[in-house]
Amino acid sequence: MHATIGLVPTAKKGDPVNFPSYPHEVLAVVLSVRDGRLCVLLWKRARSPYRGRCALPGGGVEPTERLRDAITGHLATKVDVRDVAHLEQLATHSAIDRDPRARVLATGYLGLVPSDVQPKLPSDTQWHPVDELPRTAFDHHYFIDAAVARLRAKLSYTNIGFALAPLEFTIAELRDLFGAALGYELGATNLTRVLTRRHVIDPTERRASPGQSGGRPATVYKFVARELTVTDPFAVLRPPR
Amino acid sequence: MHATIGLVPTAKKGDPVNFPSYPHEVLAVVLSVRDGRLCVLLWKRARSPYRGRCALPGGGVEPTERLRDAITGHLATKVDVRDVAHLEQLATHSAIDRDPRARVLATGYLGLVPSDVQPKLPSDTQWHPVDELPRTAFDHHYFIDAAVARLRAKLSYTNIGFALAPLEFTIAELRDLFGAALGYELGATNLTRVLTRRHVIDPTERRASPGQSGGRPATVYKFVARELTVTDPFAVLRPPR
DNA sequence: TGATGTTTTCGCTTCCGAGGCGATAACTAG
DNA sequence: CTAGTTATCGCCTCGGAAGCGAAAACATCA
Repeated sequence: MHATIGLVPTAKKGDPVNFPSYPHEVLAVVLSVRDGRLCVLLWKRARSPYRGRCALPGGGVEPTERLRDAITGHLATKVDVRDVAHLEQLATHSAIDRDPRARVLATGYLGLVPSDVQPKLPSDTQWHPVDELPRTAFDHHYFIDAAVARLRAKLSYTNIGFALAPLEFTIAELRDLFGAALGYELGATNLTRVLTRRHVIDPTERRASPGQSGGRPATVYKFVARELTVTDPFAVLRPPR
Repeated sequence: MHATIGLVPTAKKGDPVNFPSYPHEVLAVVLSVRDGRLCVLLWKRARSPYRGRCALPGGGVEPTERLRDAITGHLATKVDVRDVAHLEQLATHSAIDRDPRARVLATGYLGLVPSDVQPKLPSDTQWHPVDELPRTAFDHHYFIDAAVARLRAKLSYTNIGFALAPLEFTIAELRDLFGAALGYELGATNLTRVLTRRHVIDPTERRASPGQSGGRPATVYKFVARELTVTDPFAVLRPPR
């Protein structure tokens, strides 16, 4: 069932070399807004178990790899790694029978792809809207739920939106993006003020060309930073200023 | 160095039974307020590597255990498990050389002990204030930093304080508790209103007996729930009501 | 019994960010 | 030049957080 290292005579009890070993896999919940909907990247299993069900991309961990390197490598077989603008660890699941073939520990990651990049996908891989998920294999839906919740929470107190948006965008585009990611519409006026006051986004000199029906051209904005930063040290019980 | 299962002829490539295996350990950052200071439970290593340095309690994972069960079991050798009022997973670290003896993956947990329970500690184990930490073994300080940050963040948007406080307490006691955990003083008046408006704490009928120098007897409060609940769905970009 | 000191608790106020609405700006198409 | 469309800004309200001082509720001591 599970692998165990043979006892080395010189090794002492409590030494990690005596700990039981387990196959470890990494899984990625890659999220992106496609056609105005928040989607997750899934591939269809061709073999048992869970044949025909959709699963998260991922795989094993090589001896020379850290978990983050491992998931980056596995993702490369599904999408161009440079398309992934943000990657963070979610949690590690360890249910005994989460994989019927063996006891496998699984560490999940959240990956985000900007809405303007169009990764070339293998034929077995597709974007699936998170509000119309097919039945998934194994315990993968837990990872997906956690990823969506994490993204939605962080949208309101970090600059994580940079990883969903193009390099440059208008407020209208950003509002649609946030609306899709959050799952509800939000007013345009407030979004600008909140994000600019916090120095999450900045206006540029450029103006967008008006749409087909005319109208005032919109200011083009950009995110100030493209690494994750926390903008607000939380709501209450703040330290004194 | 690391363990690998022998290839089973019938196993197919990509099957988890072919994934490399690694020893896996669980570690607990047990936090509690002792003498008005936020402390972490550490034990002093008697053997190399990192002999004499302080380390987090933890150990290997048995084949029949989930990670949570494993850390619960290991904690039992240090403190009474029933003293731990809250336990949640932090993150999994995977640096190749985080343990010089072998490649070990480590999953950290945050544990909280109420300030009024006095666990019997083994002779090698002690509470250490987090603002006066000794040098720790391995990468354990990363886990400690993450645990303290997690606790401090959740104090302001969840009811996680229930796991630090006695079953019943006065506002003054709670203020000292929160102050120690957060690392800065806070006014007494606001704490009450915020936590009662959110139905995190409730007043009881009982009154505390005044101290030696007299004074109005304080109302005794209690936490409404003793499981983790999120009280505020974050600061901004809230869904419409 | 009354005066004094101590601690808690409540009401009042200020402050600031979130959020909404309408007016105005800035363009296109005819 | 006019009508239509979209973006942006100013002004307002709302609600939670936080601070201060007065009042309440006890103790101790003369």
